[in-house]
Amino acid sequence: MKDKITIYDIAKKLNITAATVSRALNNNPKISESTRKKVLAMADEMHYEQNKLALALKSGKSNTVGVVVPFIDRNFFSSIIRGIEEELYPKGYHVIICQSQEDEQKELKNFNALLNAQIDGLMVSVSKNTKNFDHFDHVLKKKVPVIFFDRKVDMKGVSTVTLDDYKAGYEATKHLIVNGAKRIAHLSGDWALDIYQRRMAGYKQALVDHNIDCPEGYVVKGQSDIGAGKKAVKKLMKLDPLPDAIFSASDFAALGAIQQLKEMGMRVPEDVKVVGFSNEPFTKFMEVPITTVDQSPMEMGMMAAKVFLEQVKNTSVPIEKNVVIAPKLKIRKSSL
Amino acid sequence: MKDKITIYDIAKKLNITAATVSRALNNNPKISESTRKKVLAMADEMHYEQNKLALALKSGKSNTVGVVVPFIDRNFFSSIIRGIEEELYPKGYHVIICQSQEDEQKELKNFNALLNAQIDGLMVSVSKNTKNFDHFDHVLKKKVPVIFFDRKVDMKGVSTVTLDDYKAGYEATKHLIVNGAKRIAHLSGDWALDIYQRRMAGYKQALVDHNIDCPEGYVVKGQSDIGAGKKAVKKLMKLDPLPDAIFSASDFAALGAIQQLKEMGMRVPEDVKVVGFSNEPFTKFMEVPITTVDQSPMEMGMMAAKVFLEQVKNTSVPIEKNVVIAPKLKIRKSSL
DNA sequence: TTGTAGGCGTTATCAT
DNA sequence: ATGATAACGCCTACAA
Repeated sequence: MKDKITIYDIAKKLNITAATVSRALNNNPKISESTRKKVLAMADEMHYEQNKLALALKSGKSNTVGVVVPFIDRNFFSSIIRGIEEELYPKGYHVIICQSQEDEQKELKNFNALLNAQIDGLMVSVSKNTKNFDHFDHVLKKKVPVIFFDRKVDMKGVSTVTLDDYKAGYEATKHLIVNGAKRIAHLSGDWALDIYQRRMAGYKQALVDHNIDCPEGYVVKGQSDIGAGKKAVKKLMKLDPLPDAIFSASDFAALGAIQQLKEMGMRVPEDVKVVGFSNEPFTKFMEVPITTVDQSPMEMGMMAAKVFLEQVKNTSVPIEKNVVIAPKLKIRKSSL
Repeated sequence: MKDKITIYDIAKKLNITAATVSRALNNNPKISESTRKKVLAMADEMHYEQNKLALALKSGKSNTVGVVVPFIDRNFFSSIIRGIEEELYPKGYHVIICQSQEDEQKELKNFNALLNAQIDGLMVSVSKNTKNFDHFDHVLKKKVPVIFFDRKVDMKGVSTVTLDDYKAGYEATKHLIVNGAKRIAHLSGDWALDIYQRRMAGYKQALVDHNIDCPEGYVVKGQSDIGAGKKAVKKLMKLDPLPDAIFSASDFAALGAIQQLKEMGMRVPEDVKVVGFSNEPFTKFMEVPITTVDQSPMEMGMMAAKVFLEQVKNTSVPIEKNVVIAPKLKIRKSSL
């Protein structure tokens, strides 16, 4: 038994030509019902399966999209990928996953490899260490649609699906104010990423709008991990006046902050209220569940996929669409 | 500016033939150094990039592997995928991700779509609802190497990378015994998956080896989620004698169990010790961190990738390799 | 060392 | 309605 059956094999058996077989298989109207049936039956019998590679070469469409994320095993990104996959799979697209590992060079190599693989579209959440953006232009020059999700780069002709981080920062901060916080500190992330800048901007505006000031030292910049959260709290707890609330731009930093507060004998939320960011699975499971901002990552992925599908449908007019997803504040005990 | 440069374009510019260009680009020895240099320079100038699709069609190798998991956004699976990707990417392979969503039909469709895409290998963690395994034979008949990770199906000619679940169950239970537990209950998972059967077998053997008996009702079968853990504890706490320890085959069920115990006024670990399974990120972050079994998912993914690479290297002799990864007990407060 | 020609599996454009 | 042929981009005998 041959393991690769082609339309030629079918044609030979039926004493017809490959072109006819192709037509029968593709429901081309210009073919008689009888031969169509014969072809279909024979294809079935011989277990014929179409070689998409040949189709792709012929048509110039690979039905494959590339997705580049910093790391695939971060809940936020894997949820986005799930959304992309579930939206695109029914349309016949495959998803190739690459990791930039927050490295500009790896991101660049990923792009080139994906271009060589003839992807029909590229979805990216930009590495935070990427300073040079030539590789993005490069992709666009090849007429491959690019869609940014979450982390974007400002460029023409590129669609984006992002969270309204400003609003998220504003709402989180406002929530703390409404619940009685008077002195709200902020743990920010890497300013190379505009998401952190916007979260902070929202935070600051909420303070202004409610006539609360932001003393020197109340904004602490750091990594988005537990250690950074601990370190930040150590700094904050030397200030005068002491903060009575913390809005952290990351759940992990929020967790570190809570651990450090506990270690220093402060209670959450009684002494210090805390709000995190991302709705990481663990936030829900703590004894004091952490209030956090849900980014609807799966929906973000689905939106990115939908924007891509529109893009390839309207190939005539290269549209640029910017979808902004509303943050959802998950109110839990840590801020009440 | 043309967006698709082929070796013909380069050849035309240089007044040579495409074959020569191809040779120059592929470091074929049968070519003069001078033309090689000219070709390389021109390829660079014209921003030539190889079309891997054409190469794949010609060579019959797509340099792509398919990975099918139940859900990509589960930490265990996304970590495995990370391992696979990081091992395979440097070797020039791409990874196409598909989700079976624990559905046999979706799994089958995934397989067919991947075969059509001409993958060079298939890595699968079988859906738990898959009863019919014809689609696996189908892949093998096409001479596409199949590698199972974590969840496997018994069949000839297929390599596997799995955890030693028996040992994991044994070690977890023994750990509880050594720490003073006398009456150890077990929360098992879906017995359609042999991993749960083996974890239970390890549990039972550990009890036997230490002369501890397992009263009626001490093994509770359920889903691997929080709700199932709660339900199980409600049942267990009606038994006489009451268990003083629980080994759960899932972290989520362990969490549910702990929540329910707390609700019923029992303390963990003072009244009931608990061990979970999977080393989910949240287990480490609880106020009472949960002892659990680490499955080294990233290493599992890397091993699967390595086995695949060996497989394609030794295409002459179809080898069947079974790698078993040792579980790592992460001892934390919940069991001490 | 280089050119010629054929083929990988499809589909599309001509004819017939 | 069907057949013949070319083309997608690349590689590789074989010939020169």
